[in-house]
This record gives sequence, C-alpha cells and structure tokens, in this order.
Amino acid sequence: MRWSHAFIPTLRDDPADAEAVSHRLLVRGGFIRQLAAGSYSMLPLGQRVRLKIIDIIRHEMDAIGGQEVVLPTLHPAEIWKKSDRYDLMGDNLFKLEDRKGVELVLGMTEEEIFAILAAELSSYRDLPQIWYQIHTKFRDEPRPKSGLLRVREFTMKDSYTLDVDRSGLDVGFDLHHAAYRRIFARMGLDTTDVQASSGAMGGTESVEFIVRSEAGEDWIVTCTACDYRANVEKAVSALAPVDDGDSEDLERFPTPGLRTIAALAEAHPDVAAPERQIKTLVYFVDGTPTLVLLRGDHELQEQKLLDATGAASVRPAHPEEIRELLGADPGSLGAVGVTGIPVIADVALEGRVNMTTGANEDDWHYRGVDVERDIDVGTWADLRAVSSGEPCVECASPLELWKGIEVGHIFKLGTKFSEAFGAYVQDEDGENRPIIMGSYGIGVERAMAAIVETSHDERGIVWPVTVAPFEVVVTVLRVDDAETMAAAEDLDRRLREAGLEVILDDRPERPGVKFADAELVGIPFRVTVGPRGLERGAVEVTVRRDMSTEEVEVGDVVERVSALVEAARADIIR
RNA sequence: CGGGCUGUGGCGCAGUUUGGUCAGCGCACCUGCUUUGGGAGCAGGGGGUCGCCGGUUCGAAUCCGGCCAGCCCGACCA
Repeated sequence: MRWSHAFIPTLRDDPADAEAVSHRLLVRGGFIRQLAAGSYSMLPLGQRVRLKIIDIIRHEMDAIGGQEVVLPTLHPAEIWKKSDRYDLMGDNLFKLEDRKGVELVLGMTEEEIFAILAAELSSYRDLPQIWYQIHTKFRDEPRPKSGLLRVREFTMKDSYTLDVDRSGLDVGFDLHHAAYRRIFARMGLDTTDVQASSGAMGGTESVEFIVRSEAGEDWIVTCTACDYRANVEKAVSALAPVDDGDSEDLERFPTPGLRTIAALAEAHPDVAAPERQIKTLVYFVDGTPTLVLLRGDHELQEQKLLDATGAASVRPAHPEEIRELLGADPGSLGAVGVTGIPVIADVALEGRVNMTTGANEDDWHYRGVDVERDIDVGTWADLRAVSSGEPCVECASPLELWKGIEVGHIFKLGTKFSEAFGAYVQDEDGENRPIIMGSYGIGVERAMAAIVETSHDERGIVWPVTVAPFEVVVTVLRVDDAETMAAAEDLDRRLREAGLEVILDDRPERPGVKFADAELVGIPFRVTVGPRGLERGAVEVTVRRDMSTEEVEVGDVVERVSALVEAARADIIR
C-alpha cells in the first residue's frame, strides 16, 4: 500500500466533541468518522483493525468447535414478543414498521433466531452445538458516548451453546471462558473476568471481561488479597456486626425538622447511628409501588433490585407519589405497620432490633424497631452496593473499586428461549427436554476502542502488532531523490514478500509530517529511508512502543524487521 | 427523560453582547518557486444556504419564536 494513494485523513487538531482518548485518537488518526450520535463510519485503517480483531475472534471460536452463521438483523417484532423481550428491552430496542404496517425490530442479540433454528434439532445426539456469528447489532442507547465505546450500531460476535444438560452447558461455558481469555490476550488486551449480573437476559452464572480504564462505565470490585472479583451489580462484602443491645418496645418519638439519616444520627446518637437506622426507599417495580429497605449507611444497587424482583424496570417514586402512598415526605418514611405495599429488605437488616426509622408522619420516627417483629418484609435480598474498603467475603481483606470497559460477557442462559420457541430434544430415555442455552458476546469496535484506551502515548496510538492496521511503515524522507525512492520501493517489496503488511509512505511531505502521522496512526515498526543513511548503506528501524531506534544495513532490514514483528507477536501471545 | 453547553468552508475557532462596512483567522487543500532527518518559507488561488423553518427590520451569522442535530453531567444502559 502506498500512503499517497490511501485514504487516511489524519487531523492535526483533536475533534472538538471527542473526550475519550480512544475517540480522539481514532478520529484524528483517520480510522473512523462520526455520522450521527452513536453511529460511525469505519475508514480504511479502522476497517483493517476491525478485520484483524474479527479474525482473532473467528480463529478462536472455530478452535472450540464454533460454527459460523449469519442471521438476519431485521426481525419480525412477533418473535421478540414471543420471547417476552419486546417489553423487557423497552426503548433500547429499535422498532420500525414496513410498508404493510408489519412491526419489525433490529436485533440487539439474537437468542430468538438461534432458538428457532435450534428447534430443528430433535435428538440429544445432535448436541452439543456451538453456533456463532459476527455482525451488526442495534441498540437505541439513551446516551451514546465516548466514540466507539457506547454506540447504537456495532459489530458483535455473539455465540450460543446448545446442550441437553447442565454439565454440557458447563463445558460450553468453560470453553468460551478459555477462548475469551485467548481472544483478548491476542488483541493485547489485559482483561479481568468478573462475576456479573446477567441483567434483563435472565440466566445464572455470568462473567464479564473487563478492561481497566477510566473511560469505562462499569464499576468493578476486586479483593486486594484474594481472587474475589465482581461487578458492583453483583458484588458482595462482609459486614462488621452491629451491637443493637436487647430488643425493646416500639416507641414513636418526635423528630422535628430531621429529614436525613445524618441529621437524625446527629440529633439522637444514642439510638440513631446510621448503621442502626432503616433507610426506606420507595420504588416502582414494573409499575408496582414497593418499599425498599436498607441499613441507614448503605446505598441501593438498582441492578440487584432488578435481579431480586425479576422486574424489567425499576424507578424511584416521585415525591408526590410518595406522599400519596405513605402520607409523609421523604425523610420521615418507614415500613412499620405498612400493609398493602410490598416490602423488600436488604439482608443486612435480618435479625436486627432496636432500629430507628421514619413513622410516615413528618417530624416523627420510631425507635426500638425489631425488623422481623414490626415490619412485614415480603422479600429478603442482597440489595446493597458494596463500597471501597469493605472487607472481602472470602478473606476479609479490603475490597478495591475501579472502573472498566466491558468488552465481553458470557453467561448461562438456560431454557428461556428454547421453551419459548419449542427447541426440545429427546434425551437417552426418550424424554423431551428443552435445550439448555448459553449466550456469549464480544463487542468488536468496543474492543478496538479499549485497545486504544490502554495502549497509547502522547504521540498517538500504539497498536499491538496483532491488530495493527499495518505492521511496518516504510517512511521515505526524500521522495524526489530517485535513489532514495528506489531503495525504499525495493525495501517495501522485499518486506511484503517476507509476508509483512507494509505501507510505503511515499507522500511528498516533510519528514516531520510523516513521522508524526506514523506515530499517530500507531504502526508498530517504522523503517526510515533517507539519503543520509543510504550513503552508508543503512536505514533506521524504529519501534513505536518505546520509540527506540537502531541503524540497520539495508541488506539486513527484512530479517531484522521480521524478527522484531515475530518477537512482538510472541510477547503478546505468550 | 432532567441539567449544562454548542451548531459559522474538511478540522480547530473568532465574530452574536451593541443588526449595516462581516463572511474572517489558523491548519488543511490547489498552482509556482525555494526548502527537505521531527508538523517549512514566499507568492498567488479555490472553497462557506453562518444547523433548519418562520418572524421583526430598509437591512439578520447577530434580535424574537419554533424545530433539528451534536457534546458533557445525571438518570438509564447487554
């Protein structure tokens, strides 16, 4: 490839609307262009990287026995209604109508269609199967952001395992787990696999692959000492016991003007330390008003509420709604004596006595609350958000909280879709059983952005050689000098003949421009050809990652660069 | 959906407060000459319905109304 003929529109300035590093560098480097919010064009360089990522994924998926298919992205809404995901996914699902008025949707993931195909299987002997595809998914994100990190149209590798029993599912799941580790490692991504919630998808065991980055949107909890690691949506921590004293009688007492946990604690330190208060939140859980109870010093983790209730959506009640329901304003709420409204309580409140909580009348609270005696708790669940420094449940060491980018997610889906679409097989005993599915996703462009987030410097991107748009750039310093140009062209040809991916920068630009572009674009190795070096029969070879430079005799360049590329590959794959 | 901000050549921006002389700057682009190991210099040149629609006015990038789009924070989010 000759740079002079390539479409690589690099920019000297950062685009004004780009914040995230990957967004800035991918736009500046001429990899992508934005069309609309959450909608990006892949320019030639971007597409080269994207294809390399896809090749890695495809290779590893095939290696675990995956069979590639391509399914429609345009689906009749009917099948989404059949699986119940039409409502469950809410506004995140793109919906449209055809000319006949038939409702259609654009796929977000494609369990439905895979289940429909799986319905053609009839015997346990047909299983297991691993099916996958790599194509476009759509999500009507409420807020696309950060370039490729959160978009509305993107490429996903989604795969599905089909098994007759749990142990088969476990095997398929573990195969994916191992394949994902290899996939991300080969891209040069350092991922942490964490326990996660499977969210609206249902399912049980769920593991996310997270790249540590400030640009990420997921909060991850890891233990500073042991192996415990989980998404905050799922993470738990140990709690120091609280001394409540002996159970006492319920007593109403005046608390004029006290509306917050902190204010109440300050005014009544004897009975209302935050950890001895009950925080009462009012939520609408799929439209049903519900009281959510937590310890005074704990925060609600909404995903846990979703998981505990199986609801599609939850939202905090508005102040007016709260007054109508409980007769008091936030700040004086409690669940004591409340009937007719479901109560869900965090497990940290189990067995607690002598607690303090609002009395559902402004300026009044209860003390001496025995949670199990005085409150009609319908459901106990883990609802609390873990905070930094709390003790690990496994080893009691402090937990650490950090931000990351979710690049992959694997989980055990179960039989939800096979039951909905009649995907049953007969087992050895002639018994009809729903196929057990697993579901596994990787966001291709998000992985691309995550690589840039974690591999760049002040000059630009530093692509791992396995995903770089080109492995080598041959930079010609004097295009108008026939000898220099001839030497560069010869090198370009020999490097390509050695199997390397080369771009020849033959633009009539000044050296500084070419160096800057090569570094911005992030090509791992640069061969600099100029008349000065050629007089000595030498060129320079520069390693992008550390910008180290060595002089190499022209005759040795192919061997030297090949060795560097191989070493870089080996270092990534290990 | 709530809050904040922004829309002016390909990119980055000034101009809007105080309507006219405001279509302007830097980069990029084209031509020529010089230059050539870290984003060159000189000279000449091309390119913009000032987001869209409507209104006010003799006159609107500028004032008013409506709409649209994008960014950031929050809510939400496999």
